[in-house]
Amino acid sequence: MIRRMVIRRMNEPEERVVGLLRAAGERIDSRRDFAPLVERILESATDSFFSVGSPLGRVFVAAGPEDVRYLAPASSPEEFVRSYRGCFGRFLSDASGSEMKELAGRVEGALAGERADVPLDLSETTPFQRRVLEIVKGIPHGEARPYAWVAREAGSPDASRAVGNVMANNPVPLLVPCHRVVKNDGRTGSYAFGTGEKERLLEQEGVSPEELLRAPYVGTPTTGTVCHATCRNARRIRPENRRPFRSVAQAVTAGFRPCRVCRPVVAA
DNA sequence: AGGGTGACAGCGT
DNA sequence: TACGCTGCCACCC
Repeated sequence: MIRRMVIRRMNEPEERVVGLLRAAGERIDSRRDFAPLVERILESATDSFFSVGSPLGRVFVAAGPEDVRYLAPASSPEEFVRSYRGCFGRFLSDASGSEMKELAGRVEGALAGERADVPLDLSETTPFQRRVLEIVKGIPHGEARPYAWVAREAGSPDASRAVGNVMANNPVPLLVPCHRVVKNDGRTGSYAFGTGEKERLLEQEGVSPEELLRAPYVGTPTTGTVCHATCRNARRIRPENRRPFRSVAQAVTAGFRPCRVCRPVVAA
């Protein structure tokens, strides 16, 4: 209880934390009592980590007992622990081959493209970030959606750029597949690990960046709908019925209406 | 036509 | 506060 509180507030001014600890019944007479107390609390609050193979190569994963909090490539466990501490201000202990085995298995499965659901702890993110990350988590393997689409789905239709910022700080890349979020004009956009990696990841999932650029949207006269090119419905359109578009607006002008499954954004 | 560029609105942090 | 994994439009070939 106290431990949680200290962890949550460890970036706040010391006086404030001291006040809270006193209120919680801890005895702190002088400044000298404070640091060791916090240290003790933090030492006992170690999250653990393990590493697994992934499309980005070997990655490390930091997790609590039940859920994943952070995923990143690193050249060594030490480097990973350092970066975790930089982000979360918390210690990490090695958990390879221990009680994290079950969670590790699920992570490995998910990274291999299975539909395995990995519980995530996003409690240290803002509400907006959380909404965005949840939306992005739902973009299926082999599909891509624009930043503007994510923004609208998250309830902030004009926040595409802010969505980019959330992606840039995604604590769990691959698990929240931010590589599937692309620009509205079909270009792939940036990626924390380089645009090359982003395109490689997409290609591995069967999304061709070239094709996406050529026709980010596809309509079909059969149903009169326009889809994101990677929408599961769009992929079934027979070649002779496929009408490529560079924007939803063009498709709408041509008489197509947005697909109800992939819900392309009609420009305002 | 459609591809490229640059300015800037707009958002959350 | 200024900044950024964007979007849109104007303008140019």
